[in-house]
Amino acid sequence: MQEQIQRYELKNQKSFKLKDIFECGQCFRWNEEKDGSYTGIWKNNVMNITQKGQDIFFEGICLDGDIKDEVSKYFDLERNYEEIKEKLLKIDENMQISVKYGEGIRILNQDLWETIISFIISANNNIPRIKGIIERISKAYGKEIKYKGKSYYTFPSPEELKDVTIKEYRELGLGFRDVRLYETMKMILDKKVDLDELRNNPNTLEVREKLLTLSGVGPKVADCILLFSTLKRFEVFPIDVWVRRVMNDLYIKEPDEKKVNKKKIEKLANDKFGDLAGMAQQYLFYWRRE
DNA sequence: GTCCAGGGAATCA
DNA sequence: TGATTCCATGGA
Repeated sequence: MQEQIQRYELKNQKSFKLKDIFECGQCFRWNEEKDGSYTGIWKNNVMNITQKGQDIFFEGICLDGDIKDEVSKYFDLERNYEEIKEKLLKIDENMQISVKYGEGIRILNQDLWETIISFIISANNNIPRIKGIIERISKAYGKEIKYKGKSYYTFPSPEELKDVTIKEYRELGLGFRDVRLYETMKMILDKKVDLDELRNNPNTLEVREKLLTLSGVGPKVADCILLFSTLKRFEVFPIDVWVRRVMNDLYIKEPDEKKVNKKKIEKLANDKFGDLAGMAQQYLFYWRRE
């Protein structure tokens, strides 16, 4: 593949910090370089990004189109995060602390299929290992893109995973998630769950119900897919061990956090954060986990 | 050796 | 519905 490097500069960009965006737990394919820049891949784009204050410099291979358009879509540049943060800050002191901590967070527009598979892999797993598994799957079944002499690999499409066996997944270190990946790939290829239909359905509850029929997709994974993919539903509130912990510490204060009822957390989140629950969740998660 | 990780599915009351 | 248990794997 012939290298065709594109460049793009974004000046005076507010609510944008590479570290906050890439390390708040929403994505798994970005890595920090020694110089503090980040390199990663999405769709058929490989990118290295450097930030100096509010100026951001993008450089890489964009096989999906013009770098400005691709960056604008992926980094959700059309959305006013200042306005979102203003609303959250008014809620309470906890929001002021956590929003301040993660002030540079933006929720990426990640490919729906990749997000589904990535968060199925995330079940009962840790972030370094999730990243490793996704890299190995991409290297084994994705397409190679070379950038500055190094090889990067796209996330494989459903078609590219069509003939991969459960055994091969197991050999890549997926553990018990191997069957779930295989079954979900089949359901999507067979259109038992039609991703285009999900993309066009504005009813969040209906989309959530459909996602829940996929193997390996439970309530938490479904909410992550709704929030972190191009579906972009900010009213959902993914509850994992960290979110349960932080919600209990801040609001519920049950001595044994394992006894905290999920429905109680959901209701509390909806009452407090409303249609910005997903954003609130992400600031809280990032703040509590670091 | 033990515990834990951005949980889900199967089982049982 | 709600609670328990098992599920691979690797790092602390």
